[in-house]
Order: sequence, then C-alpha cells, then structure tokens
Amino acid sequence: MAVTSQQIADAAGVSRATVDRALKDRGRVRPEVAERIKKIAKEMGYHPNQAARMLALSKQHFKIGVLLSSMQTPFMQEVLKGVRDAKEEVEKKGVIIEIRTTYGKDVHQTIAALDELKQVGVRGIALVPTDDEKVKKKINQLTEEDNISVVTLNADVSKSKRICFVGQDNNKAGRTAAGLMAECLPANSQVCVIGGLELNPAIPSRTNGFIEGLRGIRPDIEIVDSLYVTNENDNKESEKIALKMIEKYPDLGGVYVSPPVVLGVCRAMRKKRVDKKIKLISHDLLQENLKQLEEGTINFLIGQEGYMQGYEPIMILFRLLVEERNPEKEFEYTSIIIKNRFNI
Amino acid sequence: MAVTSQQIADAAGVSRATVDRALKDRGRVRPEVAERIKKIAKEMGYHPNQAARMLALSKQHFKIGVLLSSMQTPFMQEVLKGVRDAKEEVEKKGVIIEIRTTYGKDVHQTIAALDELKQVGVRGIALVPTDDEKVKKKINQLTEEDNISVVTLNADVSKSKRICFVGQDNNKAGRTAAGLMAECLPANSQVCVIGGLELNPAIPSRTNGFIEGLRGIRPDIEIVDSLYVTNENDNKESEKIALKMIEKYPDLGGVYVSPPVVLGVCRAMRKKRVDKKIKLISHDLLQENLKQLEEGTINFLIGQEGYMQGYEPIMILFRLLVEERNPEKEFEYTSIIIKNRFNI
DNA sequence: GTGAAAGCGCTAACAG
DNA sequence: CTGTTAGCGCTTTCAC
Repeated sequence: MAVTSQQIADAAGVSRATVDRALKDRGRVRPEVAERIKKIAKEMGYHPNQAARMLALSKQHFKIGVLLSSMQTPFMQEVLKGVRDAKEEVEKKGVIIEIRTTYGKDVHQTIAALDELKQVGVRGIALVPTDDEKVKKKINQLTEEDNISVVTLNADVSKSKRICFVGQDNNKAGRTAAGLMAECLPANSQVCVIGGLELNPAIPSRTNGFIEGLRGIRPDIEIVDSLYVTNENDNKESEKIALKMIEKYPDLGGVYVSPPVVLGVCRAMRKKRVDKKIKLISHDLLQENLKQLEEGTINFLIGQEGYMQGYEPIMILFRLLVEERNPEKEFEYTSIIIKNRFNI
Repeated sequence: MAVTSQQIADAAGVSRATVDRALKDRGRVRPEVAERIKKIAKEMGYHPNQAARMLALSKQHFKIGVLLSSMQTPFMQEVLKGVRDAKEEVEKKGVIIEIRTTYGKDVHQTIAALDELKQVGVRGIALVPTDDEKVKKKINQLTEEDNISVVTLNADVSKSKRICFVGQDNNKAGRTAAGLMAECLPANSQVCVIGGLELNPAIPSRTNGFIEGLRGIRPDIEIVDSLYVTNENDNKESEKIALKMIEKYPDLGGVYVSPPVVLGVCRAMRKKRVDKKIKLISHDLLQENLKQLEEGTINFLIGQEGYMQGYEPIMILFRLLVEERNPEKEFEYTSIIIKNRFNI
C-alpha cells in the first residue's frame, strides 16, 4: 500500500490539512513545521494518490479550450483525433474540454474564438495559431491578464508568452528530405524544388532546410530550379508546371515538392513516364499521398505526428493546471517520420 | 458536469448499488430492471468517473508483474524506461508493478521468475519471452489455471494463450530496409547480407523480409552472398568477414547487416575506404549505431520503439484488469522507424 | 432483489 | 497558524 497523507500527518504529529498546506506551500503553516513535514514526506516517499486528488478537486470543474484552424485539411483531422482522445481521457477525470474550429485561417476569427473561450471560463488554451502580431498580443494578454496558460501546436508564435510549443522542427524535416535525396541520386544529378505560395510559414523553413542540407552533404548535386505554384489548391497548375520542368530538364534526377501541390506533379511524372526515373520526395502522410507512395511515384514522404500534436498539448495543460506539473520543455518537437512504401 | 451513477439511479427509481450491479452484470438485479437501467445509462451518456472508481477500488491492491530479459542491451534499457514511466503512472492510481529482470536469456530463469511473480500475487504479467515450448506451457498454465493475464512484448510465443503481443513486425521491418536499399542503388547492383547467428528469431524474419522485398521491387539487383558470423558479440570476426567480402566483390553496391555485428562491418568499410560508396543498412537505434549513421558509414537505420514496448503492455494490463477494457488488437505492432543522419 | 451505509485519500471551507 | 469536517463518485459489504 502506498503511503498516505494521514501517515505523514501521524508521523509529524499534525493533521492531514496541515500536511496538505505544507506540501503545497499554501501558507498558514509555521515554517519550521512545514519543513519538518516536507522532510518526513520525502523520507517516507509520499506521492499523493491521483485518483483521490482528482475526486476531491472534481467540483472545481477545470476547463481547457482548444482552437483548431484549417479544418478542411486531412492533417487537421488527424490532429482532431488526438484532441478527441485526450478529451475523452481527461473528461473521465472531470476536466472539460471546449473545442472550437475554423475552416481556414483567419486572424479575426482566431481572436474572436479565443475571446469566446475566455468567456466560457477556460484556464488553459491549446491553439493552432497564425504567426501574426495581433494573435501574439492576444496570447500575451490571455497569459498575463487573464491567467490563462496557452500552448501553441503545429505552428508557433515567435516571442509570445505561450508556455510551450508542440510541433515539428520544419528546418530539420527539410534536411531529412535532403538526406533521403542525397542517398537516392548518383553523382552530379540535377534537382528541382517546387513550392506552393508561402502562406504557410512551415514551407520556407522546410525548403531552406532541404537546400542547406543538400548543399552540405552533396555539393555535386545541382539545384537547377525553384518553381512556384500560384494557386496552392490547383493541382492542374502544378501539373502544368511540372510538365514544363520535365521537358526543360531531361536529365532531372529528383524533385522536392511542397505537399499541397504534389498530386499534380505525380500526374505530370506519370504522363511523361518519368515517375520511376525521377525521385520524388514530399511531406504529409495524407491518404492520397500514401497511395502515390505505394505505387512508387512518390519515393519518400516525410510525416509529422498530427495525432500527437492534438493529444499532447491537452495533456500538457492538464498536467499544468490539474497536477501542477510544469511542462518539461518549451519546445516539444514531434518526431520526423520517414515513410517508404513498406513501413506505411 | 458529467452524469453520475446517482443521476442514473434517480432516473430509474432505484439505488446506486442497483445501478452498479446492473451495469456491471453482477447479477442480483431483476433482469427487466437491469435492462431499463442500461438503457437509461446509455441515453444519458453515463461514463463512470475513473478517479472515483480507482479510489473505491484502491483496497483491492492490483499487482502487475513485468519480466524483462537481456538487460545488458541498450535496447532493453530503453524498454525499461517505458516500463518505469508506466509504473509511475499506474502507481499513482494504486496499482503495484513488480519488475523482474534477467541478464541474458534463459528458459529456467524465465520460468522461475514467472513462478515468483505468481507467488507475490500478480493478476497480470508482461514479459519478453523466449519462444520455447516450456515457456509456452507456463504461459498457458498461468492464463488458464491461475487466471493471470499475460502480454508478450518484443518477441512473441507462437500459439500460446497470451492475450496480446506488443512489438515489431520483423518481416515488414526487413522489407522496409529493402525499400531503402532499392532507392539507393543503380541498376544491376550487387548486394550482400551479413547476419549473426540465428539465436534471435527476429533476425531470420527480417532477413527474409529484406530478401523478398528486394526481389519483389528490384529484380535487377543481385543478392550475391549471405554471410554468417559465428560469434555475435565479436566485432573482430564480422570485420574480418566484411573485409573479405569487400575484396571478393569489388563492385558491391549495398550491404544489409544484422545489428549485433554491424560495428565490425563499419570498421572494415572505413579501412577499405568504401564507407561512402557501399550503402549500409542495419537495425536498432543504439548510440554506437547512431554515431555511424551521423558519420555516414551507415546510411539508414531501422528502429523499433523500445519505449513503447515497455510502456504499452503495462497499460494494456492496467486497462484490462482495472478498467475491465479488453485490448483492441491481438497484435499491437509498434511502428517501423527509419532514421537517416538528419532525423535522429 | 434491493437499499443503506461505510469508506477509499484528498482538498477546501469553516472553526477555533 | 492549526484542526475538524464534509464531501467528491464509486464499490462493496451487510441488512432487509
């Protein structure tokens, strides 16, 4: 049987209430007594029984808010799964999770949703932010004025007062792609980079990581072109661009493509019958992308753990608010997953 | 606020005790009443508060045993970390974890340890088994006679009555290695396979997966040789064998090596200055292996999630014994991790 | 078959 | 400053 607060109380010759106050530094205990209690608790290896704690605290109905954006994307659906599982897990312990979502990304909607979450009385918020000055201000205000802890997930807000960030190191993800490309290609190969518009700040970081990484380990490989697609959701356009690229660079060995436009590139490569010849590397483990991976048009996909990015922030806030345990790190980087056709 | 058993009781016009008996099928309730209670509970969306449940059950002191072997290996240390974290997590909820370890692998020690765990009164056991007839018998006996649930981890015992297995699909891991090799090599390359003694049943599965996978997607690649090292822990021997291999096959493009002997192969390749030319793929994310990966001698490492293999079995047993939730699948395959030098 | 009641370990409100 | 007390929601005797 684990040691209980009553045993500590008996050993110290005080009451359970005093033990509780001493251990939680809630004051109203003579300092020397508090010290003695802490010492005894440590010696006896006291750890409060979480079940009992949760039960006693259950009238306090903690609320945690979650704000997700770009819900139309399958990646966010994956994040949502993690959120739902975390919700189920903490709700059994009496914590309420309020989920808000927006279809796309919009600063005003984001701020309005944050205000609403504050209104319903959340003590912590996990959100997918836009890296915007107004959003940053709002986060700082929530943190400082309203005493609401904020965790960013998937994307970070630079220099804001959020307590921690859960997501991928995008530069490192790009470098990982470069490492794969480097293994695939023979000496003096040519490589192209195809990106979407840079609305998503993750993309340039990845692309930079890719280019830096490739230059670093394979200076013989020439990055012959960086192409941009103006409409990210238009695979027709990316297909056209890829077709031109294939014609222009008949000796092309590899292509690194931003996720939103990769399917058009796949189509172009199959049409030109170079899908088995040109190495294609991209990001995001979407169903459509995985299909291309299985068929061999895409050679490698780099993934991030969407599920974890939904699950972990809630648990971090739960531990912080309910168990009073601070997050271990400011940056909780999720691992960079490499998929080929076999380890799907 | 979540709905409580009292609310169900009120709605059904019975007492909490009756609700409990009805919902848990403990009998001693008129069937029609039980039906009504279940219906109401479902309608009202009743989920028992876990904290309260744990607290009420806390006198029952559940005990779960863990038996780990080959503790000298860094992989098992990783598994142990997962075990320790799970232990900490469930002990806060009043469950006691008994850990036993053996240095190497030995059937008699394993069985003795299982008996001891039974003696101390565990209700479930998670173990790293040897796939041996005696061990199988013992597992079946524990399951059927002693009503102790068994989960195998890392390695499975074929056709035993363990409730589930947590670990890697070794054949798939070998195929994944084949997929990587296939991307790395130009047409008509030569490949060698170097294995240790087949004491560890994981190795042949992986090797088979590798060979099958490679033949399937790259029939042009010739597997010129399969070499075996007689002493698995002797990197001198594997170095010698690798040196000979390099001389014998001057055009060798890739080598697939079993983990325990990979370091000797690395040394041989550096000595012969072919470490950047021959693609080397192996398994296990050990510190020494990762170093070779960073330096570029090893091109890819396939890893398995040791931490999860320690953590998950305990949680499965916890859910089964305490929360009465059966495991979701019989085979809980951990994911196959691909590492290059960048996503370490 | 059913209900009343005790109690799991902890926290917080209230008394001293 | 410190102790007493009343639950939190559930399970489990023990009476009826």
